[in-house]
Amino acid sequence: MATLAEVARQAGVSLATASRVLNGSTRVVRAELRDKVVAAATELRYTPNAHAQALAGNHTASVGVVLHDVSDPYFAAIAGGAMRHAAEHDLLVMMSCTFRDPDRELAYVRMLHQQRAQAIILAGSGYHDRERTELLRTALASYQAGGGRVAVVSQHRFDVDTVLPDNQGGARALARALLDLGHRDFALVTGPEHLLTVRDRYLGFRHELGRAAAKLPNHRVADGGFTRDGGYAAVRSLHEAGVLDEVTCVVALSDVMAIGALAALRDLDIRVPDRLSLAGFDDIPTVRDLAPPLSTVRLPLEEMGARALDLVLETRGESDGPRVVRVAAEVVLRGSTARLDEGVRR
Amino acid sequence: MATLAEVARQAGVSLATASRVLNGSTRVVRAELRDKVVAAATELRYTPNAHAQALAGNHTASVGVVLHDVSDPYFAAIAGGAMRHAAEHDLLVMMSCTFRDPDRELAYVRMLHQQRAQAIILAGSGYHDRERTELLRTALASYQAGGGRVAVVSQHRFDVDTVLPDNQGGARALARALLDLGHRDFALVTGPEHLLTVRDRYLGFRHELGRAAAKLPNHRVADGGFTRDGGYAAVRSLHEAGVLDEVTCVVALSDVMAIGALAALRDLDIRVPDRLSLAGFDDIPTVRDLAPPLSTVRLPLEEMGARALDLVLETRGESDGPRVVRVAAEVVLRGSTARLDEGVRR
DNA sequence: GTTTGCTGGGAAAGCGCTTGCCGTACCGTA
DNA sequence: TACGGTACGGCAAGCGCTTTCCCAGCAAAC
Repeated sequence: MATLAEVARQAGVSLATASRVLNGSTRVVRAELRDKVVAAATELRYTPNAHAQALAGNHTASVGVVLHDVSDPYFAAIAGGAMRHAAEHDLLVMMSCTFRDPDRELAYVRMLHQQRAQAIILAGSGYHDRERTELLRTALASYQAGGGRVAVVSQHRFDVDTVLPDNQGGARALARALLDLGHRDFALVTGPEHLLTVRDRYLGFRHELGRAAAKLPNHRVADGGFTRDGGYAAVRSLHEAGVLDEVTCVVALSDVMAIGALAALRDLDIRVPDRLSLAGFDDIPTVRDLAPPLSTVRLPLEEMGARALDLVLETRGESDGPRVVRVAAEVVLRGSTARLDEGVRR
Repeated sequence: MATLAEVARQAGVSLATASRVLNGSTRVVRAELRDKVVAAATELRYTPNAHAQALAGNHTASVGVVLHDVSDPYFAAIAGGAMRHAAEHDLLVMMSCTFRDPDRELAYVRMLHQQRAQAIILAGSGYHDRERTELLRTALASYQAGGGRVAVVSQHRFDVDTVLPDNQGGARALARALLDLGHRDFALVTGPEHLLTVRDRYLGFRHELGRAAAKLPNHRVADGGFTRDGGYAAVRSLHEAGVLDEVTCVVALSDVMAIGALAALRDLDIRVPDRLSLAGFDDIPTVRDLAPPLSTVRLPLEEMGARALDLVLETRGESDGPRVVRVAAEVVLRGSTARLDEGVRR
């Protein structure tokens, strides 16, 4: 592994000159020497040591992205947006998956701090757990104290730049749309309530139902993991409790869960939307290809990732508080929800 | 940003002692001093500088994963497998997306080299392009010369450790299974032919058809991008060319394309599998939830990612040549393919 | 001819950490 | 009492690079 010193020696110049030639400096170097250095570097297959550069120059071109799980299309889309954007800025992205383990999340944040990453983007964390949150807050604060930039996607626990989808508003709009279709009796497939996203959507949905005096008694709410299988299991349990016979519409608080829900309904021979309507949330890419295509609430996931990166890259006045980019959610009605005319019900 | 030196001073010990306390060394330090150091570190919010550590100690705990696009479920699954495995080994993963741009791929490999990443995993590259391949080969060789480890997933252009799914075998098995169902007339939805994965699958499929004297004339082969929309467009063009009326089964060379194909068929009001059977390849998680659930060839994607990491982590004798982990592909027949009985055809 | 101003090269001081080596204190043993 | 052995601190030499500062050389100005 050739070093700069070796290159300099072989080119017959000083370390300083070699450095100036090989790594964009403002200083001009005479063409003759420049060529010699380049030739030597090529011959020796010189590859700069990024660690040494970081140490000496005090800067890195890497940002960290911490998210739940790349295999989850929701996060994959966000990450994809961030990465595509990062590529344009010549940034190296370090990505880590927490698999919803707060300890791992904390560990990764510390790791990125140690790496002196330029910025950290947190997506889809948001546990509603006093103690862990506090620990993470501390870790982030000390990272920021050292000059690091932080942005979070889809949560609002921290005083940092945030990309905030309108989960409540989206859920309310979805409720309204479903009410407009004539539905009054809903079952809800929800995720772990300590996830802020779940809470917001739940609250929004319930709130709007309340305004319309539609019911959502607790026994019609089933929760499971925030996963496909969680959605599947939740629908099974709703069925076993006889709830599916009482309602005309099932709402899942994420598309991933809705996919599981749809599978369960299919296995139960319950036709969607003829017998039951079904809606999800997020509009991940695959759901438009389900049969029937899923009604859902669209979030511009890729863009959210990109915007988070923007937040973190923009230089900004120290004085300003944390900024919040609000992202609108839009109801998309597709084939999985039907208008509830007289007589159609059951 | 506190440094080790400051911690040492505050604790009243030498730099060496502080280092030994804070970063796992074999050397023992008396409990009294140890406590002082820990206290000082805590108070000063000391966070070790990973770059300095890397420089001084000559080791890093990071590996690079270079793949096409996280948003593509195929790669997301592979990446997910690798990340989950990496987490167990306390590794930091740097992930980059090439978006199928060979230049970007090359750039990332060089970047990871500069970062002195412990290992690089390349997934889903595999362009069939003489010149780019050569460039990449050179970059990888020089990385390896510096002690880096390399593994690739699903290709075989380089003399490096490889996780190799049996694309040809899988395609042959799929052909056999479809022939067994009675199909003789196929249309093929394929991807860019410079992708090795595409070629292997194509060759395997065509080979097996040939053995059974079934036809696959060129006009029944449509290609598009290796994407959902590519699959959609390909089926549209097959339809416009009247091909869909000649065949009983459409095979897409990846599930992602099959999803697009299915959508196109639905838009064309062509029932699957009643009128046409459809099969894909990969068995990405979502396809079992399509309607009808997609017949496909299963690849253990998560495991492939994990195995690649294993390859790269295992210490091995210098003498051994590159190792190849072969991964079996297994046909999974689901609802999208039907037996072709007499009379069912068209 | 002397001074001034500029260009471009080099010496060397770090950046924050690890670790080989040496030194000291203290133990047990003969 | 003397001596070898062990435990544990500290000194200092790097790791590979950037960058400040200094200096030589030369052209232009006086």
